Amino acid sequence: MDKKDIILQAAFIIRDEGYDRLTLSYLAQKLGVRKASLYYHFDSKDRIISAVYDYFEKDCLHLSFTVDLSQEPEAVLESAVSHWSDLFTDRTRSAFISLLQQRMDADQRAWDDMQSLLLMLYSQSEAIISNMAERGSIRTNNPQALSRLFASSLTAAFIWELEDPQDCVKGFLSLFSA
Amino acid sequence: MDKKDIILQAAFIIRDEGYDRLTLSYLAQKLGVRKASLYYHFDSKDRIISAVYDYFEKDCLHLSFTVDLSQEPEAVLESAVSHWSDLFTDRTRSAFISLLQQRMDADQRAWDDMQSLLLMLYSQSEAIISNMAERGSIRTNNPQALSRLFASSLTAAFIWELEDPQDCVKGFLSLFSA
Amino acid sequence: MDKKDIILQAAFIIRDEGYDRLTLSYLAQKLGVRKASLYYHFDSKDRIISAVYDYFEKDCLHLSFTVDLSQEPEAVLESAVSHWSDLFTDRTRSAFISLLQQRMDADQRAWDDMQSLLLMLYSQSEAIISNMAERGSIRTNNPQALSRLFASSLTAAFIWELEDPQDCVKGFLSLFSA
Amino acid sequence: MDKKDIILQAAFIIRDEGYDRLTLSYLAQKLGVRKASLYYHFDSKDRIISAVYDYFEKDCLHLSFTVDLSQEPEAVLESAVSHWSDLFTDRTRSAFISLLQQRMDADQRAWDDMQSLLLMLYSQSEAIISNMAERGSIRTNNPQALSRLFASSLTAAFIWELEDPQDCVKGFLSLFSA
DNA sequence: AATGAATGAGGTTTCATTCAT
DNA sequence: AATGAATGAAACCTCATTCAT
Repeated sequence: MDKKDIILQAAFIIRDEGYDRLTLSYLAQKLGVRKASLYYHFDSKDRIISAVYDYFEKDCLHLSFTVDLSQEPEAVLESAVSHWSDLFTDRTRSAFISLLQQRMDADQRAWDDMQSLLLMLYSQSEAIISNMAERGSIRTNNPQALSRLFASSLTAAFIWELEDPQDCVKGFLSLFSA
Repeated sequence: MDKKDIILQAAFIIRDEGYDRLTLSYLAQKLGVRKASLYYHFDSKDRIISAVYDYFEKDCLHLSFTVDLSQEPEAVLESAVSHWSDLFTDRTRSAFISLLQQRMDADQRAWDDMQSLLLMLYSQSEAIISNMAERGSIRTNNPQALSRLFASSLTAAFIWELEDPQDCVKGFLSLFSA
Repeated sequence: MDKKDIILQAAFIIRDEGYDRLTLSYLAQKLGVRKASLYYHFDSKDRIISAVYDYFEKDCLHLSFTVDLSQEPEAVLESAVSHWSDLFTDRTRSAFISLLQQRMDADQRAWDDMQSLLLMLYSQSEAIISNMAERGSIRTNNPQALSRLFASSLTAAFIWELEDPQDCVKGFLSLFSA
Repeated sequence: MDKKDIILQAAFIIRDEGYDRLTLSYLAQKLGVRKASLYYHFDSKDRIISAVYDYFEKDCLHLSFTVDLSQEPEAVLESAVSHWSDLFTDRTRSAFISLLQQRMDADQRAWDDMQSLLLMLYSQSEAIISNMAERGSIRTNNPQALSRLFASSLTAAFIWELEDPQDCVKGFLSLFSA
């Protein structure tokens, strides 16, 4: 067992059973060690939680996003969905998203990370959408506003699971593709 | 002090300081009574939390929504924003939204309520948008998809506060008004 | 059980078994209650220890000392010994002395209290001895120095128990009585 | 790092921060090694503490004391003070004194060592004082009682630091020198 | 000679709960 | 309607100790 195991297991518990279920005994039990062993690796529970943030901030807040913009609109947006998926449905990263949601109103850090994350997605969305607008793949007089619509509806689809993200993209295309 | 005071104070603590800060001592302290007094009103902490859900489910999940659809598009959407505001920025109701966000992944009930809430908003959005489409106030070939875009981006604006909801509506109008 | 019971029992444990044996479980056990009950009365172990200091500072650091100075030298010094006894061999106060000794090097507060206590005794000693010198009951050219000798040797006798305090006084008298 | 380093560092911690701060992690940290390393040198914490006693009992309980008794009274008593200083203000030995004080009421061994130590000082005091009395350097009818006064007041001056030991000796001389 | 890793026991503290008043 | 007092359970944390390396 190393620090990373602890960090990931902690994140999984938070996502799967809620932040309040993250107790050291339970975490230790899930890791197959005794409670006291955790203290060899971390000074306190707070440090574990900090480490979870540290780990995922590095992993999630600066995701590179490369898309071949010369593709068909469908393919470009598919890439975006697939990129979003890496964040929202990835086995480990989704735990971070859940943490942020649960703690957004209580921890400044979660709030800040949530803002950064959304900003990142919004700016990536803007890059794609304005390019598509320039190339005439989609018709719009206000690419920036459109990019926000795209980003927020896709994020909402992933987080609240009311819509299938794929359908969300299809709907988007049906509305705007030239 | 009556049940309602307890319910609201509990909800406020959850929103303002996080679900894990809702302890009976703290709740009692905020209410200016002693911990044991809470047991006169409720059998257990779980019952208090249940009562919070009960209270807000009644209050939030079936919000009537009456809009004068004969108005100008701007005015209609303004009404929608104002309706959304009654939910997301209302001093008390916003506590419920925060509860749902925090507990969505851990409590089935929070998840279910969140779905209901979003569904309600989506269907209200659809009612407005399709009417506007029929009346020719906005140009679109897929009013349902558009209504989802509208609903999700407005909800996102309220919950994540990345955009001002008013701006979000303006952007929407600039894209679609006839 | 009230605060005073806890304070005294804590002091007794410190004196009789050492500062490091003062654990909350042990303290509770001695008081015939459960560990958690202590937290109804005090916020933390530290507060209990503070309260011990508070209690004994009030009780021990400003002991009034009235002696009939018109008595024979023997009787005056006997009174002093009896006064010292109220401090050093009293069932409860002796616990404070032990606390100060044990913690003198580690706690500033214990050090300060020890200094105050000794100063009090020294000044009381000086009052007696200089009066006796004035009245010619004892022969000395330096009553202040003599009073310190008296105070320190008596204190030493009580604390280190190498000599019987009574004998200590007898020796003193044999040296100085006129 | 050898046994002696451990013993001395342990003693320093006890003196400077209190007996309860002597934990193996802290001791190891101060020594710049890891906790487990201590077990190469000692079987247990108790053995370390025993070794501290062993070390200082050898070093402190049989201090040789040679004074040139033919000197002037001032010089003889100066020698005594200087001898006392070797014990009470020596960088390492003072740690033992502190240990004894802190543990006197809790450890039989500390109590016994304290008694031995004081006895040693008292008997050395008696040797000096009676010699001085015989030689007529000081006037007294009860050299034994006087020697106790001297010993206890000097010890008190060193331990409780209420008086400067030098001043204590001067006072003594002013009272008794022929 | 030293240490990384783990652990049982026991420490302090918090929490929901009970109950007599 | 409220509360003072107590408590079992479980939380976080520390400690001395062990053991393979």
